[in-house]
This record gives sequence, C-alpha cells and structure tokens, in this order.
Amino acid sequence: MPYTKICINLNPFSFDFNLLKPHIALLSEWGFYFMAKKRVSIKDIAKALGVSITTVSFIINGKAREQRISDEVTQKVKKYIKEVGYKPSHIAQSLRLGKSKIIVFMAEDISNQFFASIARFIEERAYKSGYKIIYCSTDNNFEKAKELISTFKRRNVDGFIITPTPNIEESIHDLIEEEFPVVLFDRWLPEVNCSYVIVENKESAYEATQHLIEEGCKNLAFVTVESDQTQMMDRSSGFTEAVKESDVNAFEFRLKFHNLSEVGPYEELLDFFKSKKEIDGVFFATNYLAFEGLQALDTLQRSIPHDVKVVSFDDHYFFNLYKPKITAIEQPLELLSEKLMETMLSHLDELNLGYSPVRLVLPNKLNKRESTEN
Amino acid sequence: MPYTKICINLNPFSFDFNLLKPHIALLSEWGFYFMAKKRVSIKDIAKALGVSITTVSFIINGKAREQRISDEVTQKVKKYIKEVGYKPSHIAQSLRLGKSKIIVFMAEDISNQFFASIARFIEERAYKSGYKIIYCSTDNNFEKAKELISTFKRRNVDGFIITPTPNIEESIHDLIEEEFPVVLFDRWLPEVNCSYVIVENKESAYEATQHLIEEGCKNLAFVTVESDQTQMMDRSSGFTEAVKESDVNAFEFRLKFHNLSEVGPYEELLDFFKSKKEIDGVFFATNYLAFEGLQALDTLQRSIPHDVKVVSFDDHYFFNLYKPKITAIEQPLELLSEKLMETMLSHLDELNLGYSPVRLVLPNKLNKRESTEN
DNA sequence: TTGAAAGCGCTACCAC
DNA sequence: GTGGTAGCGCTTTCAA
Repeated sequence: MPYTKICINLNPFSFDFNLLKPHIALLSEWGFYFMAKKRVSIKDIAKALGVSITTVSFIINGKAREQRISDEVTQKVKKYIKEVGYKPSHIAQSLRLGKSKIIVFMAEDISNQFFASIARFIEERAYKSGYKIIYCSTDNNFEKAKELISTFKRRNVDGFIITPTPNIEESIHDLIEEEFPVVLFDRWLPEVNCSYVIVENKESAYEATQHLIEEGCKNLAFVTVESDQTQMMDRSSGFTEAVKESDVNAFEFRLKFHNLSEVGPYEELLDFFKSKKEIDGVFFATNYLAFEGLQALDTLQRSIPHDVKVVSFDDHYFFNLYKPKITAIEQPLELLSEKLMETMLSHLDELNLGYSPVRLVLPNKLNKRESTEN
Repeated sequence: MPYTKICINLNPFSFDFNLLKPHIALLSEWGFYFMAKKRVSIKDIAKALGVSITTVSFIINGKAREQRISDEVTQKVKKYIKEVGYKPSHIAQSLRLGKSKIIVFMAEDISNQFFASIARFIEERAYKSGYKIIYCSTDNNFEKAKELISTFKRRNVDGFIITPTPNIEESIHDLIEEEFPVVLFDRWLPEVNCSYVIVENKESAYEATQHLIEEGCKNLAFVTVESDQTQMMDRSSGFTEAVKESDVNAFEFRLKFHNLSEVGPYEELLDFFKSKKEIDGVFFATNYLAFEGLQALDTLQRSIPHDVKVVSFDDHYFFNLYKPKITAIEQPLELLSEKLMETMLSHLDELNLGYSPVRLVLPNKLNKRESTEN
C-alpha cells in the first residue's frame, strides 16, 4: 500500500461558532434546543402548550380543519413547532404506519456510470414524492442480492427497484407474494410476473449491425460477455438476425464475465483481434467492452474507421471525445429513470388493489459518428 | 421528448412459480409464511412456543448464556426462528434504541465518477460493519443540503459523511452540537471543528506544475472553477507557488461554476485558448475541466504534447485511453473511502466520549503519461 | 431461569 | 373541538 495517513488529531479547535449567530442567541427556545441532547417530541409539545397529544398530531398532519380544531389552538401549536424546530420522527411513523417512505435501488454496480446516472435521476424524482432512496450494489451476485433483500425487508422499505442477478427469480417472486412493489430494470425475468422497464435491446442491436453492413463491412464481430441475461441475449439475437439477412461473415466473441472492478478483458480481446485479421466491423455489446476493445485495436494499429468500423451499445460521454468519435447506441437514461419511478409510485399507490405488472420497453437512439464513416 | 412508452400492461402472466419449489411445499410453516400478509413478530414466536417475549429477545440477541436461559428453550426458539424465517424489525429496534444503523453519504453528485467510486467502497465497508448507506446529491447547493440534513435527522441516521457545500458551516456545526458523528471529505471547513479526510491538494498541484516546468513549459495556464472551497484554493495555491519559484509566465483561468449536468464549459475554454496562443502547458484543476479542455485544444489543432503539454487533477480511466495518454494526479480512492469509514466508525463507537475530530490528509500520486513527454 | 411491563414517538379510533 | 389511549415491535429493568 503506497499510501499512509500522515496526520491525525490535530490540535483542538478553538473557534467559537456561536459568535457567528448572535441573532440566535436572542431566542431562548433555540438556545435551549441546541443545548438539549434529547430531541423534542410530540409529547413535549403537548405538555408545554397544555394541549393533548392528539391535538398536536392532528395539526401536524394537516387534519386540523377536518377535526375542527380551533384556529387559535392550531396557530399556537404551529408557532411553537416552528420555534423549537420540531420534526416528527420518521422512525416512529414507520413503526406506527408500517411504511418507511424508503425505496431501495439495487444496482449491479453503483460506481458504473450507467447505474450511477440512473441512480441520480431516480433519487431526484423520489425526493420530489417524499421518498428517499437507499442503494446498494449486487455485483450481479445472487447470494449478495438475496442477503440485501432480506435486510431491507427488515427496514420496512416500501419498494424495490432491482437489476436482477442470475438465479434471483425465487426471491423476486417471494417479494411480490409478500406484496412488496418491485420494478426490475436493465433486464427482466421471463419466469417471474413482475413489472420492468427496459430498452429495445434487440431492435437497437439489429439497427447497429445493419448500419455496419450498410457502411460496407463484410466480416463482422459481435463482442459480448458470457451471460444468459435477457439484455445480452436480446442484443445478440439482434446482431444475429441482421447478419442472417445479408451476405456477410460474422463472429461472436463471448468473454467470460469479468467483475467490473477487476482488470479488464483487454488481453483476451487483443488475442481475438490478432487471430481474426479479416474483421472489418465490430459491435461491442457494452461500452465497457468497447473501451477495452478500442485499446486492443489501437495496440494492433488497426485504424478506425478505415481498417475496421466500430459501434457500441451504451453511449458514453467519452465516445464523443475519443478520436475518432465512436458510434453508439444511447439508452434514454432520464426517461428510463422517470418511468421506473412512475411505475414504482403507481404500485405504491395501488398497494391494496393487488399487483398488476407494468412492462415498458423504451426505444434507444443510434448516434452515428466517425467510427462508422467511410 | 423523442421517446415514448410503447408497451404497457401486457397480458397477465400465468406461470406458477410454486412449481419450481416443491421442496418448500413440504414445509407447512413456510407455506404459512408465504401466505401470511403480516410478518411474524417476536410476540408471535413467544405465543407459538409458550415462552415469554423477553426470553425470545434474549436468545435473539445472543444473551441466552448471560441470562442463563436453558439450552432446551434456546434450541427450541432458535429452531423455530429459523423455520419461520424470522428477522427482527430494524424499525422497531431503531425506535427503541435510538439508533438506525444507517449512515448517510451526501455527495456533491452521485453520478460523478469520483463520488460514485467512493460511494461504492464506502458501501462495501459499511455493510461489513452492519451499517447501511443512504445517499444523496447536494448539487453543491446549500439549501438542498440543509433540507436533506433535516430529513435525515428525522430518520435517526447514525452519522453523516458529507462533501460540504458553500455556506453549510452552521448546519454542520449544529449537527456536531447535537452529537451526530460527522466526517467531511473532498474539502473541509476551516471554521468548523469537524473531522475530515482529504487529499494533499496543494502539494500535488505543486508537483504537477513543477513537472510541467521541468518538461520545458514557459507559459502555463491553470484552468479552474470559480470557487472558494478549500480543495480548489489549495490546488490554486500549489500552482501559484510552483510558478513563483521559477521563471515562467502563468495565467489562471477561472470558469464560473457549471452544474455538472449542464452543458460543459467547452466554449469558454475555446475562447481562452484562442486568445492565449503562447500557452504551452495547461494544468486542469479537475478531470471534468480537462475533458472539455482537451476537446477545445483538439478543435484548435494544438498538438499534445508537442504544442502544449497537459496535466489534470483527478485521474480517470479515460486519461489512459486518450491519445495521447494524459498525465494526471490520482487520488487514493480506496484508501480515502476506507479512512472515511474508519473515522466514522470510530466516532460511532465513541459517541458518549465526546467528539474529538480526526483530520486526515492523504497523499496522491502523479501518473506521468504521454501528454507531458517531450 | 423466566416473565411482566415500561416505554421509544407516533397515529387514529373512540369517547366526551 | 378536544383528549385518552391502544398499539406498532422491540429491549431491558426488575421482580419472581
């Protein structure tokens, strides 16, 4: 380990922050609040104001009118609440109501740009609706996912947004059976009757392959990972279909699944391209593979797009920066996230009406760039 | 909006998942569990087994020995718990114990690679210690951060890991006053006595600038954003110091802060480089600026490293992929995350011992690549 | 060795 | 109009 901590526990700090807020010193309640270790509860409020807990609770929850509580009391309570900065405890509310206003977002790997971006949109949307997001990474590992689902159940999370791992069918099925709202994304599970939001993998793969063919490629390679998950299968069959319809040679190169944090499959790709010198068009099934593949092609001094044309699934900021700019299929991240949350929220609303799955398939966009030009 | 949903609510699904698990059908308790809408509670267990709630609780919490509960009862209870798959409710535990085992990770933008990577490491480390992570993005916006802090307090989160926004001093100070463990990262607040884990911004900026000078640059530019946050100030002063010590010209170009999701500052950089044709060495204060700047330099056909040498803060996967490979300062992400959690966990442990801030400053690594070669 | 019961903070039913 | 109170699921003290 090349790094070491170099500095701990510096001298105690002597700046008195209170100097900065003299206006607060004027408010005795605030002063008290800052000193108190204990947070003020609804009971404290009731006692301080000489009203009942019930009354306070109704006012807090906007039911003052409905319960015909006098304006006088309502105002008094509201004013006091503001003064002491009281906020109801979500924990207690959760326990009481059986809901936590928390949605869990289980991504394959939250540090991956694709998932991180979706996480960001989801989060935004969730906050607007009063929900919080808890996230985690499954590493596409079934055991880990199962474990995570179990602990989240204990937290009364209200819903699950999941990129399903292999073999997770039973866990998902159980969740639905137990009436948890579940929405899958990125891929889905043919064997489970569950909502999902995915993209047109097959159609876009078909379109991208066609594009390569139209640009004159005669020897195509489809580079993918060893996986029987729907999104990969669909991309593969889109490629295959386009190839079948025309008069070109095709190779499918499947790398065994690499954990994203491990060293990339650069070497394998290098060998592959070295052994197939005739290849003049490559379709990468994910941007991750493309990045590694581009390096390999660069090492082999295959010029893009002259010697070989390149297209990749999952557009990325960097494809636009690369020289040449790389043609890629862009997933509608924002729309996808929005639909995910929309679906989740509708399930949350209709909890007692039973579970009627929503299945959405969104179209992508092929961004044609220099890497497939003639 | 170019995208529309194309397919909703497909036909109901008819696959009977139970066919897949005949082994479960044999266990009547499981069957019951799956049917039940209500989760089994400690009370149910006590009733079913004819023992008291207390006894069950002690056994669950590994205090059977301590409380001298008979082996017979202990085994019986444990067996039953396993059978019904009982897991204590975290919500109820939180309410009772005043702790939630949740740490909140407030990043500037969780979809940014830097924060997403740290999030990933943090998460891993947290799970190992029985903590969950809740995350959010502040957008470097004080109002949003304040709002978030307030809602997280209501959730009894146990600790806060925060990239401080401008003007957040008072909120952080209040958190500490209220005895919440807080650890800052990426930058710190000189006015608040708070733990933090940051990197050697000034030292590394100095080193990078020196490197440019050593490679023969005579007209340096430091490209940064308008910000008075510590990490940016430090990077700037590292640059300035190195420049002062030698006989070179220097320009500092400050862009006004762009929200990361907005359109980049490409245009501004283009104008800058156009107006300063003499520049032969550029130091970008963040990788985000570098990406935009590289495009601008490319547009202007300034050849790297021949016409202009380039170095950037925050190493990135793509710097290694770019042609030429870009020299960059690498932050020790994994170590940083580890130290963050270590600090947080130690605060969590020593909650009642008062708050003694830990300040860590970690060294970076300058990865010299083609963009600064001669 | 085991159990009764208080209480964490809140909601909402029911009574006055 | 307002208040009393049960109970969400759990931990832990005290009593037996």
